[in-house]
Amino acid sequence: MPPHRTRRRIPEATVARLPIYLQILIEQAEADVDNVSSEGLAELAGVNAAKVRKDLSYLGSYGTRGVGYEVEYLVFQIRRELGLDHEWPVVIVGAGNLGQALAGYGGFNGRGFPVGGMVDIDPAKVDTVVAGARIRPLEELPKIVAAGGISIGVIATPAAAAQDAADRLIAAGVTSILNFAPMVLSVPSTISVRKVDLAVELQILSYHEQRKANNSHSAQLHAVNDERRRGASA
Amino acid sequence: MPPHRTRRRIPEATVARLPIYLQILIEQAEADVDNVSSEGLAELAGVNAAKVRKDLSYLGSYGTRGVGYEVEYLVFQIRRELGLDHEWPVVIVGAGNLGQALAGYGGFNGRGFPVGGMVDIDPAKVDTVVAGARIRPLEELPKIVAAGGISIGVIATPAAAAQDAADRLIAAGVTSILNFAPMVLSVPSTISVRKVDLAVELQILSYHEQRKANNSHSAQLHAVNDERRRGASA
DNA sequence: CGTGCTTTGTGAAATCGTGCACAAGGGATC
DNA sequence: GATCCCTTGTGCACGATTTCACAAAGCACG
Repeated sequence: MPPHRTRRRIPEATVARLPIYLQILIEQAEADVDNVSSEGLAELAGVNAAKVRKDLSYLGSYGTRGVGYEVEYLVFQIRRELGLDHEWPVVIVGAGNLGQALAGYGGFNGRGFPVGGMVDIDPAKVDTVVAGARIRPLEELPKIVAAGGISIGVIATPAAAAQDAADRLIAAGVTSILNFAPMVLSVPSTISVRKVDLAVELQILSYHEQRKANNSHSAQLHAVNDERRRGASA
Repeated sequence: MPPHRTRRRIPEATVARLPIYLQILIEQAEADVDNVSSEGLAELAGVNAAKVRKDLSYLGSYGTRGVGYEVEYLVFQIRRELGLDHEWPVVIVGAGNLGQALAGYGGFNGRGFPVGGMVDIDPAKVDTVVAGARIRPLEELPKIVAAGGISIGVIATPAAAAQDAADRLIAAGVTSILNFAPMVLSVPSTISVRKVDLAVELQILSYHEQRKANNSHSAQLHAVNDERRRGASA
């Protein structure tokens, strides 16, 4: 077994796909599938088989030629590589519509990211309970982050408050941010930020819809191609 | 003025940035800024100025050398290119926690994507009213899509129901899907799909957190670099 | 134990995306 | 209208990512 050191750097594009593979592998494990080939995994993930092999090769040489990958073991390795061998509590800033939905959503607690706290600037919201968590005042952010050993913050505020939320999160010691506000954040380069923007996604779809509409004549030709593929993106 | 034809194909990476530029430009317009340079826009969007210029050049030659881009005009052009010169009603499948939050979220109605309908498979939910929309039975999907001239569907079901939701949406005539379920969809290649997955985003952040933790010694060096940048991604 | 079938792991080529650097264009000023 | 300054638009080189293609490796079966 190779040393437990930091391996060669994994390309960002690969990092973004590992969670997808992980999800699929967990499903397969639950269906009592023991082995999966790069071909099979590629099919399920909607990507090219060579890409799957190259992606997995960054983790190490965990496949067996002629056989494929052992599902359980691969799950274990991807988890380890992604840092999912322990929980990462998160703190949610903003207890509005979205913040409350996120807190109640299974996607956090069920998947290793328990809600370690929830804050809001509005005194009227403070001390109300959402999904089992009491909303605390924005000022207590440093205390909550420190007490919970929290390093990931989620911004669910309106756009206008997002930068302030980010500044406060960073001041409190958070080093990764998931930003749901439609606003580009300015942060030090040591902080990791991911942005999820509903409107952006819809506008990208709108672009493609318009494109289809404009080319509706030539689209007749393409429409014949009705074969299914996984993960049709864009 | 150039003909109103379909221009050369715009790269996906550019399409994904246009909504960001648009958002920033709208803010600038509201702040009564008339002109913006590629440098200024780049700063606000957290990207390279050359990239901004190249991205915008795909739309046409709408800048003025020595001056920059006229904000209002650029807003108009990006809107047109993205197909945002009219509304795109959407239908939401799944009226659970997430579906209801989405319906109530300003991100839809306020930005040209009004909720044209909402369906759920659970008879107990049908006919209840969420954010001004009455939940309808799943079976009425074709009727709703046809009546509303809807081409974009949003999947807010559990993972297990997502593929069925996609199949029904496509059968009803929808050609673009925004998928919030943690599940890779299998769809014909004529359908555009975008996936938003909370768990995936958090796991990517987890990877980076772990990486920071592993290299905490050498991180001391990098931490000195405390300059701010926009849109620190990943 | 050798042969054949299967699937991995990975060089190498092709494609895509980014950023530099600069010529060309436009406005302002005298 | 000539000159200067500024900023766009883009050719080009570079880096990242994807895909191909195949040798190396493991298993099964005779």
